Amino acid sequence: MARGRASTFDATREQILDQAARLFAAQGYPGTSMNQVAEACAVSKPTLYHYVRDKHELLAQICETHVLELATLVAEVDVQGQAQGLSPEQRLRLLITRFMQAYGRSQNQHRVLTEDVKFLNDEDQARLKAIEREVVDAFANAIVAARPALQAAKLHKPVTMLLFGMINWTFTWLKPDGELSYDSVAPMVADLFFGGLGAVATEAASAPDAKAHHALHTP
Amino acid sequence: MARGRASTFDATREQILDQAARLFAAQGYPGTSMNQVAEACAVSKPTLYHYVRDKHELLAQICETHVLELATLVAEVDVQGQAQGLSPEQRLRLLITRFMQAYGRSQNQHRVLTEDVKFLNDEDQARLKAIEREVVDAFANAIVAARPALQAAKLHKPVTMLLFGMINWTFTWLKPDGELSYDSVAPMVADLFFGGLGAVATEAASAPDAKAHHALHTP
DNA sequence: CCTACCGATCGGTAGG
DNA sequence: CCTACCGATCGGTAGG
Repeated sequence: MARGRASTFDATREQILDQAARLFAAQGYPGTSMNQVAEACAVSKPTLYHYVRDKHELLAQICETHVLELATLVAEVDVQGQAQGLSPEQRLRLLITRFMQAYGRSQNQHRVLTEDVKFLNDEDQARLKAIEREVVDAFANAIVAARPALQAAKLHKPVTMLLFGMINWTFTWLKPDGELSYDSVAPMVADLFFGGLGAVATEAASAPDAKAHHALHTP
Repeated sequence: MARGRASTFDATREQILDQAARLFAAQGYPGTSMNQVAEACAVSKPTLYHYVRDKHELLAQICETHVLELATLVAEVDVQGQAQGLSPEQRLRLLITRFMQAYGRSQNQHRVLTEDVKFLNDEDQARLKAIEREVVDAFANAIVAARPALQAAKLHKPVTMLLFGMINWTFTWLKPDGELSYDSVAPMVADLFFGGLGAVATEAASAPDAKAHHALHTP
């Protein structure tokens, strides 16, 4: 009996988090009222507060769950890459595909993570940023493994962020019910990126101090 | 005298719009109060309302000014491209450079345009979206001019959005006072993009129906 | 005495 | 240009 209730509690809580993510993604965190969240879940506000401590917990839980899912993805690809003996390029392609699929599944959560994380308190923000940094580092390492010359030219970090730009920005133009799917865009991103790395690396090789040269604002 | 007041009025109004853009970018539109805007401008709230009709007008003005600046940029590059006889690739490179420079100058405004445009009313939103679409189309046309094969493969639109992903996402990791400048990243974006287009176009040529194949979610 | 909720309202603050 | 407010709604919680 107690277990039955507990499982109902957890399932209800997950539905609430999902509705909150949808509303936060559409209206922003400060633009969404707890009344709206309660209404979307078809419960009264006191009932809503039975499942979550306060509004901040909603945001923290949504962001944490999503960022942990991304970190898990990275770990899984690591394991799979070792087990199947994938090449660095194959590993990065798998990473890109898995991330795009995750974004497709969790579009709302992803938008909340990118746009509303600033409304968390400093402690939660620091904790999640640390996990995000691990994820970004994993991509950067995969890129360096595939194209070691980039690290030598100190181009691996900006190039990593350009890759994240391509895949993260998709939430503004790829719609779950649209003509193009996340699965179809993933290989385009990978092809564009790997094709482009050659050009960037070539430029870096011919002008190894390109970054230092460009780093200062033109006077 | 009246003219003297008018010019002061306009200058004060611009400072207010700039402060508002800074606050909206940092806290979001619903998360920013008119009291905060007034305080940041060192004026009372009634004084603030002497320069702007309401909160909504602040947002609309910030977004419209910025998107019109981007549209102007496109027009200027068109003129310059014709006058100097630039190749399609040179024109697109110039477009990328000019946009990155504009983002560097107007980071707050750009963040507001991308994250808070949803809080405008339907009419303003439709008007600005139409201008945005013109800008995106100009990029798409420049890309097609440089690589006609992409249009045949119906890849020019997603590829255009991937390019926008790279340059738009920079506002999350490029800081005006950071180690890397917008000017130094612009050629990296262009090199990565043009290098990658070859790979995407090659894939498209070897499998012309790749998009149709990928367009449906895997069953 | 517990849980799971309801209708009503709390103290503060929003935009204006 | 300020103090002083309004109708409403905010996030959160009272009693039953």
